[in-house]
Amino acid sequence: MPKALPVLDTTAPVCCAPVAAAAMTEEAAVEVALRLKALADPARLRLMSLLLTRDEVCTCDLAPVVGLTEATVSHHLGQLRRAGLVEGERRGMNVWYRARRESLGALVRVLDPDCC
Amino acid sequence: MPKALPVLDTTAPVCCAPVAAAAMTEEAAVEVALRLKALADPARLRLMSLLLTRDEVCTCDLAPVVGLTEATVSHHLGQLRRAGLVEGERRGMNVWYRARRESLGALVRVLDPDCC
DNA sequence: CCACCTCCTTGACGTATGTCAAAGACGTCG
DNA sequence: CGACGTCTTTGACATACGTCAAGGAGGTGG
Repeated sequence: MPKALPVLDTTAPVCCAPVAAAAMTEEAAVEVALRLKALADPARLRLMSLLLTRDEVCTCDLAPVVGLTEATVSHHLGQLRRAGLVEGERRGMNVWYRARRESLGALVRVLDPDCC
Repeated sequence: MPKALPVLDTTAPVCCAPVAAAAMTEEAAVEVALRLKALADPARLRLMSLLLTRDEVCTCDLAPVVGLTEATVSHHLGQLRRAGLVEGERRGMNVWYRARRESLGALVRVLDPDCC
């Protein structure tokens, strides 16, 4: 991918015209693609799903469920956090993660071909 | 990515429980991830957007719009077609592409955190 | 049949990504 | 303070991916 994607602040919910409403600009496409990339991995999808179905989960619980090293899970959670899809907070000895439903919701609305 | 994603028939709309309804299985995650990967690229998002806003477009028209070689556009369209998000048909000297709205719609529904 | 157009496939190149082991940072509890 | 637990970072490795140039496959028109 010679055309390296720029580093953007993707922690805010994506906000632009729906993909089906009008031809996407290059900037909007990059914005959405960065967030989609964060989601386009089986491990991260499962982590996201776990976070969506439970209120708060700590890394130590997640690693065994997805069958990956804690280091790898941490890496994936970092990607999700940088994409604004997840947020984590250290409380005591554990880091507790939460899904940011509004960010995922915004992403979904942008992609929805039936919306608008 | 040592864990190579399997080659699946992804031309049918994805169909499984929404990501927020219950913890995703590994198989479901792979199904969704393969389709998301196909979409998680600025060039393919723009192509998809173009196809969604016009009924039918041929490759020769798409290449200049996204600013890529025809070979590259063809590659991207192939990815989208293998993911079932697009379909193309040769008519005369041109290949005409159409977006498969129902496939994108199904993908979006699976990801929607507010659905169900 | 031959020149030509449009599109796809192949090969090659550099970059990005997923994974883990090892080491570091941060916090807790004797 | 010091041993331990939990999480993140770093380094290394193999694989996947985006891009283009070059060549091939399919269709059209003289």
